[in-house]
Amino acid sequence: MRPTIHHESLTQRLADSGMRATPQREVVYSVLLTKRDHPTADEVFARVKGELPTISLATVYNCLETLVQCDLVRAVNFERGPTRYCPNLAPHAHFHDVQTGRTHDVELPPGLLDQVKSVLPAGFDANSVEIIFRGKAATPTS
Amino acid sequence: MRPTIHHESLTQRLADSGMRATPQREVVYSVLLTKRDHPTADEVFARVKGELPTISLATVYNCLETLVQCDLVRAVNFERGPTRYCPNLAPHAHFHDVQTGRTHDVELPPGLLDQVKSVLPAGFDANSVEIIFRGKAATPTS
DNA sequence: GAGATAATTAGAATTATTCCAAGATTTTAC
DNA sequence: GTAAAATCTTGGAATAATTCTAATTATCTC
Ligand SMILES: [Mn+2]
Ligand SMILES: [Mn+2]
Ligand SMILES: [Zn+2]
Ligand SMILES: [Zn+2]
Repeated sequence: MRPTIHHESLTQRLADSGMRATPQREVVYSVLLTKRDHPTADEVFARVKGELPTISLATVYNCLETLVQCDLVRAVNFERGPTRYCPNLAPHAHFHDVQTGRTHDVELPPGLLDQVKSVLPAGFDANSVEIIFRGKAATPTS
Repeated sequence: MRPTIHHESLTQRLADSGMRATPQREVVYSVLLTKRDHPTADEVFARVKGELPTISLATVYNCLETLVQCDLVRAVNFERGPTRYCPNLAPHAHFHDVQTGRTHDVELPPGLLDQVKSVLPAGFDANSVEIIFRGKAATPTS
């Protein structure tokens, strides 16, 4: 089942930015919410085609861009790899597993980002802080 | 004057990795040390041509890659922009000024990176932490 | 100095993304 | 309700940064 819960908030956010809710935007967003593994645009494209077989890759890029601008999704970059997309709106860092290529969310204790920001010298006004870890993650005992 | 001081350490580092010191590698490195504004490969190319007019862009990419592998230079990425190169070996963060496009080094108090690493859950073993600020930097009173 | 090894080079290829212009859909105005 | 306006989607072309390839040049070993 598609999470209809989010339909309302998506429509609202889009409207706030003067944009329309479309089936393409809804399915792209729903795909991100359903499997939160930080997919690339290509991966989103493949997943969305399950529901909308005629969608184009250009539209997937457009939808992702729109969702990012509405602050419903974060774009995440590792080196020069393809951009990945994350619907987790809580402040968090990313752990890039160099063995598997997988990306993990790392919850941050409240205040940590401010603490990090506090190392900035006078005159530097940051409106975002990004923290990226790179290393090996133990395979969860399954 | 080219900083000859570093010639020795460059040659040594290259030798440690089984590579040779070449005029191209030396000038690329010297260009990075001389103006530490986090130039892109294209910008390095333009600067190096002053001393080695016949160098190719491919060689600049090769040299930069080599310097990064020898741990003499860090590659820095902001979103999907072109990779920038930084010869500052001290642990530091980067501040990306969205107005000017300029990149500033932010020195980090000792222990901060470890403190940030300590938020990682068990099983996550990070061998690098990257911190990127984005915002506006006050123009230094000149 | 000959042969082996490593590095540089020009240009082609690659990859992710953006641009474009045309057509489809939705909204607004009457 | 329809026509015009605005917004979206689409396929394909274009772009930008980087990597690859194969040939040449330079360096090192003997
Ligand atoms: Mn990316
Ligand atoms: Mn980059
Ligand atoms: Zn995330
Ligand atoms: Zn730096």
